Amino acid sequence: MNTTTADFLGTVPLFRSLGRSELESFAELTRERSYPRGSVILFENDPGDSLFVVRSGRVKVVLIGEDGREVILGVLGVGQHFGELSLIDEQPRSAHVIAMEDAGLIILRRDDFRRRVESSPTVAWSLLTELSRRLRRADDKIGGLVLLDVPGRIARLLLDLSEESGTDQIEKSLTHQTIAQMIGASRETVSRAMKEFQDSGWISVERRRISLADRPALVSRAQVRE
Amino acid sequence: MNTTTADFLGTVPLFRSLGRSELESFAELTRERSYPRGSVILFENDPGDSLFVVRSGRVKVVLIGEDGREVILGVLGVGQHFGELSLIDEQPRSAHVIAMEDAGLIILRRDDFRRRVESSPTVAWSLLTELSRRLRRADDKIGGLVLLDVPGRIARLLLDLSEESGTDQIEKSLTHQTIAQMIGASRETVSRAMKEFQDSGWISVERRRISLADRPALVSRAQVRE
DNA sequence: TTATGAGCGTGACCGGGGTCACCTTTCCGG
DNA sequence: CCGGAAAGGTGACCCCGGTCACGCTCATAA
Repeated sequence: MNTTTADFLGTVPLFRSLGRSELESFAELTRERSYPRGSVILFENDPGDSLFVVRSGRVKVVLIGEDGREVILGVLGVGQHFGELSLIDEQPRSAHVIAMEDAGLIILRRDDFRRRVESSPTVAWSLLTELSRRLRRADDKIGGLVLLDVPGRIARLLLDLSEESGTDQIEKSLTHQTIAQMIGASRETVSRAMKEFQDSGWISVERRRISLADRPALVSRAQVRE
Repeated sequence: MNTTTADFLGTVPLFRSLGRSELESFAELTRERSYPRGSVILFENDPGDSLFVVRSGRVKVVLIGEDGREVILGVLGVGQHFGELSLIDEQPRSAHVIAMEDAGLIILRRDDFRRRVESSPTVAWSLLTELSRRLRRADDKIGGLVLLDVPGRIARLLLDLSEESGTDQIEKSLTHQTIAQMIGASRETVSRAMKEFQDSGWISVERRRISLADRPALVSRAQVRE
């Protein structure tokens, strides 16, 4: 049981540098919980003192306005982690995290994690790398929100997703609603833009999968132009 | 000369944990350059292998669209640093940095900085803390862009700025143009909104200084409501 | 099978805010 | 102290995209 947890942790980029025995002793310090689809794993403004690693399922990181509108800051899949910010700077959690599907999470308490980071420079460095990546993405997103119109933002999102999947197929358990919340737009506008893209032959959509048929077109659409 | 550099570095949060002698030997590895107002310190997509610390003046971190529109991701003053992302993840620079006024910068080369980080856990931790802070801000900004209208975003910006200055005065070498680029709006709209705020008695503006007269009103304006 | 609810497609409407055009005021360098 | 540039104010216009209101299409459960 715990040995498989250790195995799993070894596949997580953050801990990839750790050796077998380190992983095993580290896995000992771990709790594991599962959350049904839709449940809130973590509330904005909670004090927050643990790090979560997604072992199965997917979760979304969201901001929620008083009026109920949701902004999706990110979607995390297996092997990705969240909750490190509060753990690093001891500030309250900055967003909600909600299970998009039934999800299994590995939970590490602050002190254990902190010790791990402080004692292994390579783990610290991986963490720095990960935060850098996120910061770049966030800045990109800000740029996109200001400089691009809705179709442009969608194009950029699709390119991003296909990049992280490696192919130009996107496994779409992505509803238009979800896309809309990821790029700051309304569901209706996303619908219309996606139809545009299909009609132009830039993408094709078969049940649960989006294929990028004309990458260059999308790339250029994702560009700011006058 | 270099001793004052060492002194200065000691006041920078990132290096605050270093001792006197460490600072001095560290300062040896440093170059120093000054940039006239308006000059580009660093281009997006440059390979980038140095860290910069602002010793005097102010710089802005900006994205620039093909059409020339600028988005200001941040304004950095004395004691703040930039360029660490490329150092950490070896990716190209993600934005331009431009001197808003004549500025003096201390420059550290990658290897020296990296060694410093790897050899002092406290420096690594400060860096993590700083990146966390920025990530939170970036996420906040994304939320604001999606959920708030222009006056709301301005209110939030003003509150932010006053917070980091400690008082409810903001030394404004901030033009409306600059504000506009920080919140993703046009100069004209900012003008109108600022006038609104003054007419409502929420802020008052005397030559180069903005005072927040009615904090609560601004706070509520900076809130998403239905 | 049918019911039921989530997801999608589309038209009508309209408002926030961008753009353009111009004017006035403030700021500085010489 | 003056002349030009930068900053700020304001009106007119109009378009992107949000909102509302339906209708349609699938999935899954009973």
